This record gives sequence, C-alpha cells and structure tokens, in this order.
Amino acid sequence: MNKIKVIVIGGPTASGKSRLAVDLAKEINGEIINADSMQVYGDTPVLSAIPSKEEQDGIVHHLFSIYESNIRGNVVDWLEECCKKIRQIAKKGKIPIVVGGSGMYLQQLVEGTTPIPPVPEQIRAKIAEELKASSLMQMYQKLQEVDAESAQKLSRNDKTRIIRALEIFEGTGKKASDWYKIPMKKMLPEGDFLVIKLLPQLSELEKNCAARFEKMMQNGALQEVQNLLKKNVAQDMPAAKALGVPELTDYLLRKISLEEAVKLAVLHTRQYAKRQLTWFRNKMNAHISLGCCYRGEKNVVDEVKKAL
RNA sequence: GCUCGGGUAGCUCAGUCGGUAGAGCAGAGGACUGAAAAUCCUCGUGUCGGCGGUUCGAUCCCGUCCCCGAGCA
Repeated sequence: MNKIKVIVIGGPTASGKSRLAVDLAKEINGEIINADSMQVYGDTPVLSAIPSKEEQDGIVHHLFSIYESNIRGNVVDWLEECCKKIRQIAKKGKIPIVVGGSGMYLQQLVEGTTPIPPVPEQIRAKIAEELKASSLMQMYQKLQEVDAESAQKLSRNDKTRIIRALEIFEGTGKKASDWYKIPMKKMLPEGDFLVIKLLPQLSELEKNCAARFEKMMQNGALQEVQNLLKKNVAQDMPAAKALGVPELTDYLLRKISLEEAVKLAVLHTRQYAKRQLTWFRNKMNAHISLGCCYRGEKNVVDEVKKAL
C-alpha cells in the first residue's frame, strides 16, 4: 500500500497552531484540514476562531464551516470527511496538514476507533426521553443492569458517557464494554502521521485568550450570537456551546452585564485551554513537542521539514 | 456622633445552643472511544478583624478598639 504522509498538529486554544499550519503549508506545498469540533460550524466564525481570509494566506483550508448550527457533528462523521480530504489532497501530490484542538478527533484519526455501527436516531431520542422522564441515577442503574462493566468504569454523574453506553447497548444489541474489546480500526490505514503538539505554559495562553476575546468582540462576536439566537438553535446543540456563546447569550437576555459576560468567557476559555493541555500532555504521543506558543519561528518549520 | 447590620479559605457566604470550622465559585492535578469548546473525578489550616475579660476551654458570650454597609442626626 502506498503510504500517505500526513502532518498532524494539536494543541490548546490560542497556541498558534493555525499559524504554524499555514507557515508549513507554504513551505511544503500543503493543504489544511480542520480538526476542531467547533470550527466545523459556520455560524460563529469569529467566536470559534476560524482563520480569516488573511490568516489563511492563500492556503486551501478544508472542513471549516461545513455545518449549519442545527447539525450535531461527531467524531466519526468528521473522520470520514477528513480521510476523504486527506486522500484527495495526497492524490494532487500535496501534503495534508490536519490541525485542531479537539484531541479526541486527532487521536482517533491517528490511532483508530472502534467500528461501532451508528445508533438509529429513534433510539437516541427514546433514551433522551427516558432521561427526561426519570433521572440520571435511574439511567445509571439501568446501565448497571445491561452493562455492568461500563457502569463500573463510569462516574454515576457522567451524563454524556452513561447515555452513550446505553445507546450503544440498545442500538447494537451489544455492550459498549464488549465493543471496546475488539481491536481499533484505523480509518486511514495508509496514513503515515507526523504528529506535532504545542504545549505552552498555561500562563502564556492566559494572556492570549484574553487578548483574543477582546479582538473577537471587536470583530462582531455579539452579532454572531444574535444571529444564532434568531435561528433558534437549541441550547444543547454543540454549536450553541462554543465558548463565548452561552455567556454572550446571557448578556443579550439581560441576565448579566457585558463586562461580566466577557469576564466569564475569558475564564471559561482559560479553563478549556487547561483541559486541552492535560489531554495533549498525557494522551497524545507526538514526534515533535513544542514547549511554547508558535509565533512564526523559522526554526520550528525547519524542524518539521527535516522530520518529514 | 448615635442606632442597626456585617467583618470566617483568593471571592461569595454558611456554621459552631462555648470543645479551634465547611459549601459554592476560583485554583491545582487527573480522566476521556460517535455531544469532546462536551462530560466527569480527586484535592480545603484559615492569627474565624485587633486587644482584653469570663471560662478547664472562645471564632461563638462580655467589654473595647478598628474597618465596611444602611439608617438617623
């Protein structure tokens, strides 16, 4: 099988990974693919920090703004799209560069995922109804009955995972814990990944987050949230949970002051960056690991070129 | 100046009918298989405003002083 070289860049928000991707792409004739669970939605380009036209700097960018906010994106859909793009780009003789802050997306691309069939929408809806009608505790007890092994591994408060485990059991007739025993499947078996991660100090990111949010406000962040509200996107949709959206929504609904909203959004961004750092530090193996933000240093690009 | 509230963890506050104190938030670390910018787990010694007094023992009661808020002058 002909191997395909793929560059993967992961790191926390505001660490300069998009810029690194563009600088690299220019040097090695690459195209960029988004690996960020929020930048796939098109309604909040400013708030989700999708690179602007200037920032894209003539480099082709894929999988940004591909969904409406009423779509519920997920890793597997992304993986399929991503692999498709990787193959197309490679076929043109260019190098695909996958960049993003969603660690799980990058990990499943590189290391594979368990091929669990899609769970029918009616089953997901049914379980959501059950949860509404009862309580998380009861859902957890139910999971204990049908899949004790999964239940044992999960916190009884971990709503997302309890629901998912129940969906897997009801949707496939097989326990999640059994699914996870079968070997992971690589979606891009021909992929030859060069993984780069950025791991700056949190204090360094802190400043970037605050400055960047300020800039987002100047670039029309409020307007984006207003438009989202007009579209009546449900609060529990992923797109409605992008950092800054709930906070600015509260401001627009006059629940908090603008000052408060900005303060909270910056705080939540910082907390998110911290979670990302934990993920990338402990969960993603990389060939090249940078201990600081990328600010256009030439030697970083050279180091990657050498490793290719 | 007087009256009434308050002064307890970085912040907001609870509490101890006297046996040296605990929540939420913040913070730190961690987990993470189809919502991942999601979801979740663990971690709490601080002259309980200062100084005296009563008491075996005071953050709690008494006195006094300082600071903040409201009201009255």
